[in-house]
Amino acid sequence: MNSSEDSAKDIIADLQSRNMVVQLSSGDELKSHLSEGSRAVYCGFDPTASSLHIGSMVPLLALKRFQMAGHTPIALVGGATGMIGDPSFKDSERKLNSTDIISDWVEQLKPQLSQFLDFDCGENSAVLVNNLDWTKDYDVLSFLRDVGKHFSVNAMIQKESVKQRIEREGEGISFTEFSYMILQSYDFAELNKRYGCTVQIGGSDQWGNITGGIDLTRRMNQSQVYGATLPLVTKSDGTKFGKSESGTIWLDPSMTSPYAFYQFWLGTADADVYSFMKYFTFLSAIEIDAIEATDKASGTKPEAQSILAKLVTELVHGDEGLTAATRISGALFSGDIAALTGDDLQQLELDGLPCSSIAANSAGIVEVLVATELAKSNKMAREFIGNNAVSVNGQLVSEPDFQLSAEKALQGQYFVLKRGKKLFHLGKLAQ
RNA sequence: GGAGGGGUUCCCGAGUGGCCAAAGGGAUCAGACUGUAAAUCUGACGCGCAAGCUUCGGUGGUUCAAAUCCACCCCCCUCCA
Repeated sequence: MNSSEDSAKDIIADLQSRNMVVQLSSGDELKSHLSEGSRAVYCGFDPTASSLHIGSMVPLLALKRFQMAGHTPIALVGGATGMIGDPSFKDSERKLNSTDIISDWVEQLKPQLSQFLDFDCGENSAVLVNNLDWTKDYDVLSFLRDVGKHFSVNAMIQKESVKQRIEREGEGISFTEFSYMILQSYDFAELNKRYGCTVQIGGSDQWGNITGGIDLTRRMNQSQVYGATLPLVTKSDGTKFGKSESGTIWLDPSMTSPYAFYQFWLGTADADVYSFMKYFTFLSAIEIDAIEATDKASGTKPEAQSILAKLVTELVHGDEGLTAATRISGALFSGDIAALTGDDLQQLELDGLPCSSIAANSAGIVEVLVATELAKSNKMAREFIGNNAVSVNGQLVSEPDFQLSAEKALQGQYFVLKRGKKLFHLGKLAQ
């Protein structure tokens, strides 16, 4: 993590060179505000699951970029706002999670938020806060009088982020979700008071909430603060970013293995890979442009995907995670599966290739595919076999009554099951 | 509380008594082509080898036959109070 040190002085220019700035409040003023001293910059993350997913990495890494530029990052975990639910650009009301679950998620998110920031670097060490701390004992009447009075409903319903919800036929918005903006605005004012925080960043869907906070801070604290929004990651083909065949790509290695994580980035479309490098790595825009130029000139398969996969996996899962991921990938995609040694196979298991044991007596391929979740029903399993989509230890399986017997196993007990081009599972014969 | 409009298979959305496991689109999956891309084409997409079975907010009912009709209930939306 080095290359952006040069551009550290002008963090906004650095972000702009990465196409990572969508909106800026009073742009020039914000730039000079940031260049004149070390500032406290905040970004909030609501507990909507037990782990962050890769979408949250853009703002989180942006906080890191601010820290590298000499500012103090404040990572806020939304113990309070997570109980309400942000309606911004959501087309329907969401169901509330129980408070127990939310506080559990808050605890799980804290180490993930911390992992990317430096909490021990003197002046601009990172700060981790929970907005529940300043809301849980705030009584309703005081809140409505002190905070609510500063908001005009007329202005609130004009915000683009909720407008469609209010106008959309067949949908509505509860007062609970409608109030979300007030809570987040209050967070900004509170952080301004507590930590002298003057900048909030977030995804571009947060613009309404951020400007709400700017206005509130001016009114409550008589202090000028600023906001900037980052792009929401989209894919060139219009499908949702951050999902793969097996679901959301989480940062928690027990939810998305480093191998699956690595594979996800490796599969990035050419049309997206260079902008993703700008969002998700610390390579400078210049370096990334150079990679793009080289790839274009080479006329063969681009290098960018493997660079991206390597850097992001390393960033999130460390050296060990990256090594495991590349080891599995190498064995499965470029090696001869039948030639794997017992040690290799054991290593695959340790590295986190999905693995399950197979009962020796009932090891018909159809049942095994279902048991390993490579197929979700017998019917699908048969269809996959009929489509030549299934192989065992590198051998195509074309008969639905194929049996996984000990004599066909590698090293007497392993089966590398493959469905489709990319989905693998290690089956281990129960002894 | 009153009036009206809705709840269909992952999502959107057609379907108003049999021809409906339910149009169409999207998403997803597989195959071909490739670079573990993209685009394109082909196929699949409730469960079951099959006969057949289980679905259309819930519960009961009418009928030879219901996603479609009736009753009650639950939930959502709009307007009025």
